[in-house]
Amino acid sequence: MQLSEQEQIRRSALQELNKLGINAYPPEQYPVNVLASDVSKNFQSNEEAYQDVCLAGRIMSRRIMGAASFLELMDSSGRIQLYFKRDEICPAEDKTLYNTVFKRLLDIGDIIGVKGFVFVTKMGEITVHVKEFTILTKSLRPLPIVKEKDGEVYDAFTDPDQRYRQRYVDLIVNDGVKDTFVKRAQVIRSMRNFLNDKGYLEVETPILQSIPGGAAAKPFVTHHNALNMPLYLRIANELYLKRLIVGGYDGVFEFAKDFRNEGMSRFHNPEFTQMEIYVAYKDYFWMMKMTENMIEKIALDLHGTTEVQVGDNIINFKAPYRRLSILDAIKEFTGYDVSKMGVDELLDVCKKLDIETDPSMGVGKLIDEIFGEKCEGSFIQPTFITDYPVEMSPLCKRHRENPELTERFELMVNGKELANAYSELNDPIDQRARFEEQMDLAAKGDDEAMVIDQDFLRAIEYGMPPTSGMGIGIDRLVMLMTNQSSIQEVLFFPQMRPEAVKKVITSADFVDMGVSADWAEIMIPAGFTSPDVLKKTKPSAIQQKLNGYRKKNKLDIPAIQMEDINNWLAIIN
RNA sequence: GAUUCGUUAGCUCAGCUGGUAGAGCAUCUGCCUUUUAAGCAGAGGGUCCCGAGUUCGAGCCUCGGACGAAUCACCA
Repeated sequence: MQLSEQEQIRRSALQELNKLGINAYPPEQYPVNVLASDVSKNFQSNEEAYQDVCLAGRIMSRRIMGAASFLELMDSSGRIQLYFKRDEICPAEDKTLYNTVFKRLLDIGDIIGVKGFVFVTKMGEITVHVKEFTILTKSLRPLPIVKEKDGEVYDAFTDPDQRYRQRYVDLIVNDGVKDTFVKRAQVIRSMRNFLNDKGYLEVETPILQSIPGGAAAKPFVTHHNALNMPLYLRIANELYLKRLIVGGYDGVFEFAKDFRNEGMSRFHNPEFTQMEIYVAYKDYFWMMKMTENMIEKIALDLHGTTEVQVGDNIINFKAPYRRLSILDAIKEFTGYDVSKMGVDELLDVCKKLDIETDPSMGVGKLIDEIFGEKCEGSFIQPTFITDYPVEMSPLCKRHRENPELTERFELMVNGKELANAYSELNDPIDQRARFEEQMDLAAKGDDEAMVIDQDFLRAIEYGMPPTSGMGIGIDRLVMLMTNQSSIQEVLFFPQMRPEAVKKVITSADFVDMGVSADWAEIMIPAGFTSPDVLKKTKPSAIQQKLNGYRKKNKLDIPAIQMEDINNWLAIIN
C-alpha cells in the first residue's frame, strides 16, 4: 500500500510511542466524568464543581507556544479548549512527555483523555488546565479540519461525494451534521410516543417477500437458496399490516425500511423509511385529523413551535390543514374542470397545458399527470389533496359519493408528497377485480403494476373491518423538520456507487519478476505502477526513466543496466 | 436515462495565448509561558481522473472513457 507522507509520519510517531512504552490503543476504560458542553455551559455558575474534571475526545486544533500550548478537544457534546503547561505535565527533570510525546507525537485527530481543573483565560475562554493526559487512540490519517474566523469558513469539507462516503469524517469535522441525525431520532421518537400513547401496536413484518405488494414500484430481487425461489425486498408493508387488522388488532404500525429499484435523486434513495399505520373502524377523514395532530406534535416537540423554516419558506404545521380534492386543485391552478372528462378530452387538455402524454394513459393517470405538473409544486403549506381517481389506487375504497373516485388523501408539504392514506378497500370482490385490472396493465407492459396476492385476498375474504391506513415518508419528514434539501443529508449512509477499487501492486510483485529489492522499492514511485506499464514502455525508456529517478533522488544504488531490464521483460512475457 | 458543470499537493482552490506545476491551511525543523483559522523563519510534498490524438512541446486544445454534482423525467 502506498502511504501518503503524512500517513507515514503518523505511523512512525506511533512506533516512537511504542518505543517509549506508551500504548496508543490502551485497553482499560477511561474515567470520564464530564462532557465539554457541560463545562462550557455550567462552569461559571458553579466553579467548585469543575475543579477535578476528566474529559476525553479528539484533538481538533493545536497552538503550541514553547512551554505552553492550547488545543481544542471535541467530544460527543461539543468542543472545549485545553491548556497544557510543560512544567505541570512534566514536573521532574525529564521533559519527554511534553517535548516529545505531546508536541511531536500527537496530531490533530488523535483521541486523548485529560484530567485537570477548569479556569477562564485572559481571553475569556473557559478552558481546562490539564495536569495529566493519556493517549487513548492514535489517528493514522489526517483529518480535513474546518476552520472558522469572523464567520468565514476556511478549508470546508464540502464535497458531497466524500462527505457521504466517509460520513464518519463528515460527523467529526462539520458542525451540525451530528445534530441533524439527533433530530431525526427525535422525530421518530416523538412519532412513536404519539402512536404508543394512543394504544396502537408496533409490529414487524417481513422484509423478504415472495410477492412484492402494496405499492406501484419496481422491486429488488434476491434468491433464497434453500427454497430455490426468488424473493423480493419489500416495496411496502401495507398488505401485511392489513392482515394483522384482519387478525383482530385495532391499530398496528411499523417503521419500515422499504426498497425500490428506481432512480436516485435528492428526494429518492433505494432504501428509505416509511411509517405505515392502520386503524380499524376509521375512515380517511379521521386519518387526516390524526395525521395533522401527529405532525403538529412532532414540530412542537422538536422546535417548540409549529413554524419551521424550510428553504425560503416558513411552513406552519399547526393543525388543521387545508383540504382540497384533486379535481378542485386542478380547477384552481389550470381553470379546467376535468371532473366529467373522458380520455380524449383529457388528452386535449394535456396538449393545451403542454403536458407530455403517452397512449397507455387512462383517465386516472392523466388526471394525476396534470396534478403533478401544474399543481403539486404549489402546495407549500401542509395541504390534504383528496379523492383521487380509482385507477390510481387499487387498494383504496371507492368514494362514498362517487365510485369513479377513491377515499384517498395525500399530504403535500413544500410542494412534495409527504404522506398517503386511504379508507382501505375491504370489499374482497372489488379488491379481486382491481387486482385483475392491474394484471391487465401488466400485460400491456406496465412494469409497476401490482401483482395479485392470493393470500392477501384470502385474508380479507375472512373479513377486514373498515380501516383507514396511512404511510408517511420519514426521510422527507426529517428533511422538512431539519431544513435539508436532499435526502442524502438525513441518511447516515446514502446509497452511492461503490468506490472504484484500484488494483494494488507492491514492490514484492516486482521482486517476483526478478527485480532486485532496491529497485523494486523504486518502481512504483518512478511511475511503473504495474507490470503492464513496463510491458508497454520501450526498454530504453524504462532504463532512462529509472536511472533518471535514481539521479534525481541521489539514490545510493548501482544504476540499472539494459541487461537487467531485458531479463525482467523476459519473465513478464 | 437526458442536459450542464466539475475532477490539479492531505484539505480548500489558483494556473493567462499551449512553453520548467503554484498559494493558503495541514505536515516536518527551529523560536515563542494565556493563544483565538496564534505568530515568525525555513523545508518537504504532485499518476494535473484515465486513455488516445494534434504539436517541437499538453494541466490547458480534440476525441473516447471513468467518477461526481446540479437540473429534468419515474417514484416516497
